[in-house]
Amino acid sequence: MANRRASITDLAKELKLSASTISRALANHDDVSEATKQRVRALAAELNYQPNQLAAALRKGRSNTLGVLVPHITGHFFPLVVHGIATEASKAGFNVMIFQSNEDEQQERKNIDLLMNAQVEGILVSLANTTQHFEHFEAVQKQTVPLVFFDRIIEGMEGQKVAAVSLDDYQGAYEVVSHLVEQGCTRIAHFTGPLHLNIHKNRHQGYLDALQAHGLPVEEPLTVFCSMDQKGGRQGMQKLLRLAAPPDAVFSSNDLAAVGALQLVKEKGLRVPQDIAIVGFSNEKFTSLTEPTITSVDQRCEQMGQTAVRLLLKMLNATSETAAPPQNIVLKPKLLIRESSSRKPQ
Amino acid sequence: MANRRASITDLAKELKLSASTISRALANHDDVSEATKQRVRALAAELNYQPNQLAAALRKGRSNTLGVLVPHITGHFFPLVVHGIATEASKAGFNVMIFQSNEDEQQERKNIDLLMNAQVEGILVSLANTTQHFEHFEAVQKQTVPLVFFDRIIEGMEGQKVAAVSLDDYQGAYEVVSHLVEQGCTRIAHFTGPLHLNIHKNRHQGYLDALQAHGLPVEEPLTVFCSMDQKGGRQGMQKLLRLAAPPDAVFSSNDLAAVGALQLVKEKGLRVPQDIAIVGFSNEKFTSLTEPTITSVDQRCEQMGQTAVRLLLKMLNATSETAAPPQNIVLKPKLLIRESSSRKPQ
DNA sequence: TTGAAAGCGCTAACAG
DNA sequence: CTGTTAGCGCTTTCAA
Repeated sequence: MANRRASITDLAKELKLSASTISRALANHDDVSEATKQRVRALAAELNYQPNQLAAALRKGRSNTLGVLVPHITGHFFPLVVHGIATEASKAGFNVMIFQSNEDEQQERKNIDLLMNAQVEGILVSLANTTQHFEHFEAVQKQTVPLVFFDRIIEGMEGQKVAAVSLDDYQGAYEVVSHLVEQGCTRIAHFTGPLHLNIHKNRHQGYLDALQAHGLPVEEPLTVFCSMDQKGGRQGMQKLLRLAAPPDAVFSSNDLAAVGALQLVKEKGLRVPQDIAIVGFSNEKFTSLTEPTITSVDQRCEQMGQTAVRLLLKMLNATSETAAPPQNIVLKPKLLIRESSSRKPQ
Repeated sequence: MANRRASITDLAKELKLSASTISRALANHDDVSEATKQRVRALAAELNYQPNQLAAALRKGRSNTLGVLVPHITGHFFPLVVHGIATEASKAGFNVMIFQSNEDEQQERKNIDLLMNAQVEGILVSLANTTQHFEHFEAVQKQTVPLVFFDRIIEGMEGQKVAAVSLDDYQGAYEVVSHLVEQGCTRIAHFTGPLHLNIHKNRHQGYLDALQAHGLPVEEPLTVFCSMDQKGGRQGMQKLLRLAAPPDAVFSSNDLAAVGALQLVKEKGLRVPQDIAIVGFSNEKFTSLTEPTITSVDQRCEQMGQTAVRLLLKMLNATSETAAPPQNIVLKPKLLIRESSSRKPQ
């Protein structure tokens, strides 16, 4: 037999009190006698009373829920960020509702609508890589629902500033190149994906600037556009080895292409890092399991999620007076030096 | 200036219609004239009307939301399952709310309460590994909220059957051993974690039964209890190599320990798979990036999520008459044969 | 085809 | 300290 869930009204009838008193007792208001509170709590426990958050949210105009919209929950990066988000939101007493855009702008729009319908109090978004229009986000802001972008962010949303948390890809790339120079490398190549994606663009720029800063010439053939997976890495490496003057180091914009390059180099009978040093980006699990282990850059995934939530909560608590202009937080990456780039003894 | 969100009442006033008509028009009821519908839709679009799902849910008693409770959203397995869940739920028009128990029974209880408060229509759970008591789940069932366990399931909840989706670990292990026998291995060792966890227990049993089925003796020292990470795998391997009669194959209950074993074997100058074949479990990304690549068992992560949601929806649609006894779905694992166990040419 | 009225469960004035 | 009243926004009888 289906136990209908006990409501405040049920408790009220049972105890011959009013609904408001029950509500106050459960909320532990000062103006309810301790005796009454006891009775209410006892009965609530006995009937296994569960407050209906929907009703409370409707009444209070606060859903206690945050929305998350990511391209997908697969791979290395997003699960970790989502983990960071969920953990931090929980700490603050918020529920988390999750949607995936599947890298599709249409789904992104639809999911934003769903989140708004669900009356979430704030939204954390990482853009689909196909997104070109941003009206759906402007609509969110018009409704004064705080919005924080992370990782894949809008550079300038119709001139308006938006809150965002991202990684300093430029800095990460710069450090990689500096490290390689320190290890004695002088001809450093770079694997990159399409430069219209900000991650690749910024890493590429960091690469170029670091070369110049260290007085190394920038040679166009050393920047290789390849598909950023294992196979692409192999192909990129093949191209580099065929050059008249092959490089003595490769900095790949991700780890998968780095591992592809590593494999090819080894097959050709060359040594890593002595003949060619290799560095990846993202610090995926497997970088410490290959032979040699691969130097990479940690993206602070969980910290990014945590930071994004904190920023959102800050915006949520700000009144229109205390409201500061939208913050753009840039996290520092961490270079993890492993065997694939360690030419000199520590 | 904060645009208050447009409500049905607002539309009603504007169009000099009643709220009920607006509601019906937006729901595309037959008994509203096409002309009226047009007018309503036009204004709704103009004012960027967003239905308040909270209010609708409260009124209808249906939140359109599913709850997910996992130990955590990290590692290889759970993110993929969650991805499967989120994708399938979206297809069916459900929102997904996610919580993590962090492997802690207390948090699990608390999160179940939160999900119930949020009035989710069904819950998908994978148990925390510390969970010993199940009253919190019985409470859910009493409230007739459908509950589906996945991966980490309750074997028998106070005698009651519960709906569950899991992987046939026994079968996976059995296939691994059969494959190793086929490759000519005769002394097959096994790395396992604590046997009170069903994944390890079932894999271990599959290992034992397969040995017997192939007429191989079961030797106790060949079952090694070790911490199921890289370091544990190395230690386990060390122990095995010290045996008077070391094994010619190791089946590890996970991939990380397998990679540890692999590394140690290579360091000792032994060849994989010729001297010692190695097989893992889970089909983590890195198993195809090591040298040699590691044979492993795919756990059908996304399919598990998808299946769990479908089962839940089926339960949700069942009336008390059509209700069947709780289903226990067991997915078939898939053995992926790679270099670390391929002694014979294909 | 439309409207009036009631209520989902909760909370927050306001009153006593 | 407790009760009365009203209403969050929506849907659904019932009546016109």
